[in-house]
Amino acid sequence: MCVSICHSTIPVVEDEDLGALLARIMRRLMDAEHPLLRAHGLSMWAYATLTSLAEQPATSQLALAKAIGYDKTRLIALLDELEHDGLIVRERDPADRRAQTVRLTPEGEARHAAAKADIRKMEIELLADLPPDEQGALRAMLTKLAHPE
Amino acid sequence: MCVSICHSTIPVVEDEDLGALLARIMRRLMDAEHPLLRAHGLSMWAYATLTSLAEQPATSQLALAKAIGYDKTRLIALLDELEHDGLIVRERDPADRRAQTVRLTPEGEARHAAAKADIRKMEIELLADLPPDEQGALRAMLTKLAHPE
DNA sequence: TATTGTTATACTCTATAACTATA
DNA sequence: TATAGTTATAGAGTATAACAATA
Repeated sequence: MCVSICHSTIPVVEDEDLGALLARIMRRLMDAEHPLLRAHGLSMWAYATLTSLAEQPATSQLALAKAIGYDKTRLIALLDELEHDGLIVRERDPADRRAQTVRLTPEGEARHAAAKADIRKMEIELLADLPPDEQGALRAMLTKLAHPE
Repeated sequence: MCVSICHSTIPVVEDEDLGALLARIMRRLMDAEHPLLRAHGLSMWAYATLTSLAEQPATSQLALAKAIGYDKTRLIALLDELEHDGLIVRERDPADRRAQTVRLTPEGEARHAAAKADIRKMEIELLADLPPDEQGALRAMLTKLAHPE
């Protein structure tokens, strides 16, 4: 869209779609985050998995897949790797022998904590474009939108 | 992470990573947006393309690819479709006959406007989880983060 | 019969390199 | 030589269905 002012035609930038804004920010964030995770030998989904398990062990792989919004069939190969690397442990649930519980090993906890520390530092730099009081407000708003009742 | 309070152990939910929050919101947004776009016969990238062209015609396909953050090789098939559907026009630049300019047709403008109207309505519903004064603040903050100087 | 974990398969998306025509 | 557009191909990511073990 353009508008004529003082005999010249200049482009007017309208409000962007929410999706466009978030996509831009996500790309910035991912571009900064990928090398950090790579340095810790983790993929994005591996980190998401460790994060979920750090907060709460999984009662089954299916529950874990749902918790992080990942496909249960793809989770298998991912857990295979994490188990092979000694970051997680899978154990049959005695109560329901179909299910496997998943939890972090001490190495898994340490790896997650180390990666998270680096990511938090990066986030602080990224948010430095905003005044300090807005940073907390933003986090609160995003949390509300991410977890609708 | 857990903490013991009054002889019981309850999980403590720490602040989520910014990436996790944004990913959740993005998924919500995309889940709502996909059916709307499909109703208008547009893919996500097709909509992004129309949005960019609605604001400003492209001096070349390469410039368009960069503007929307899409791969120039994949853009070609997308533009082929949009052109076939009569939504855009490609024209050789007389000044540089290697380049092709890209602009919307009237049909393209109409299709974009119709899709955008639906998407804006959806965004308003999604943001209704926030008090009105926070909605504007959020948009301002996201715009700042999406366009760093 | 339904569910968990698993495997296999097909499909889409994405990244890379190479080719042409213009500059 | 460098750039815009294009094509082809290989790789990663994703979705679907089917199977064995257990409930």
